[in-house]
Amino acid sequence: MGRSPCCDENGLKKGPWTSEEDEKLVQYIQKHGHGSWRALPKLAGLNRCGKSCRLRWTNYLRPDIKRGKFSQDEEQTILHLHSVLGNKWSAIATHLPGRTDNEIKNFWNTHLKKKLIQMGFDPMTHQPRTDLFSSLPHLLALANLGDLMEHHPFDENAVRLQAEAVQLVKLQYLQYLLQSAANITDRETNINLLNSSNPAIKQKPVLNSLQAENPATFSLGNDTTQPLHHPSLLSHLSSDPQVPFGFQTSFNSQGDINPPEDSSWLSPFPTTSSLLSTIIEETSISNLGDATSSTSSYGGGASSGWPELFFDDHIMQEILS
DNA sequence: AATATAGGCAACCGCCAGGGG
DNA sequence: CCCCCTGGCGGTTGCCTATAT
Repeated sequence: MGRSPCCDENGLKKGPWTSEEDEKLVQYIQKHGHGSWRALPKLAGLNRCGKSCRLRWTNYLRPDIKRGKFSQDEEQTILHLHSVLGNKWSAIATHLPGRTDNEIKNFWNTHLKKKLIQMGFDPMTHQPRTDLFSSLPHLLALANLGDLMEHHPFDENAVRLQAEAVQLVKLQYLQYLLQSAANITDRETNINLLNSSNPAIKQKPVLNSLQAENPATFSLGNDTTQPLHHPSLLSHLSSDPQVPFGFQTSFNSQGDINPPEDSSWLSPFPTTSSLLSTIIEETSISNLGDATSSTSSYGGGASSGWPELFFDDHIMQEILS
């Protein structure tokens, strides 16, 4: 654009802030407010450009900034919002009090994105990746586990991990097949979901508010990027080959038929956020290290929301045949 | 103990949009 | 309507620390 960077001006300091500079900036803003950022450095006695001051204040010195690790709730919120808004960090930050867009962006890039990739999800679309290479890490891990088995045939962990890796590969393949089918009706489903006036068709509160705030975001021109939301997807998957995908009859303890708890979620896919929360939950219990902790969470433990039946071989065969 | 590598995060850069003259 | 200024945003860089070799 031709406009020179503001900090190029003669001898303005760049790089990390010292505590003295921080103190000057904080004291000035507390007394006078920031006013014009361009004028502030001179008035505050700082050898910085205004932009640098603004960034330092908004990202670090502001008194209402929350520090420390992101909570599970915050992670969930970020995932939900990112699946809807994409890389609109400032918009996402408005829903996370005390968190800055920079902090959220960094957290996404260093943690959440990697987790999604590791799980075989495309971090931009939040949908399962369909390219062959995305499964390679898992297949390699599987091969390594097989190797491990040979050398430690009685190692229970190895046996369990290998079994879980197998489940993961199955799961990814199934997701691929499901997605292929669902893509066909995805646009229609989204239209129905968003336009429905039926009170039985509910949306998550955060999505409701987002839709109200950003109607354009919910326009249906970009349906291929719509995330696949369902809080406990696979509980709706049928083990009965007569029952089509996406509709599951469950039974209560008396053996009576239960309707699905929440019939509004039409997509047969898991949400990345629900999966991740499961992983967060379970890795906090059994820390098996990065790669294995993620795969282990797919195994469908009691709290995971991934029914054991999903991983039954005969079911896979029914589905795939 | 020394070095290499990876991860995390603060800060910078370039671009864009909105407002005022 | 145009131009300039300012604030804000998202992408990227580079430093620091932790971990592995």
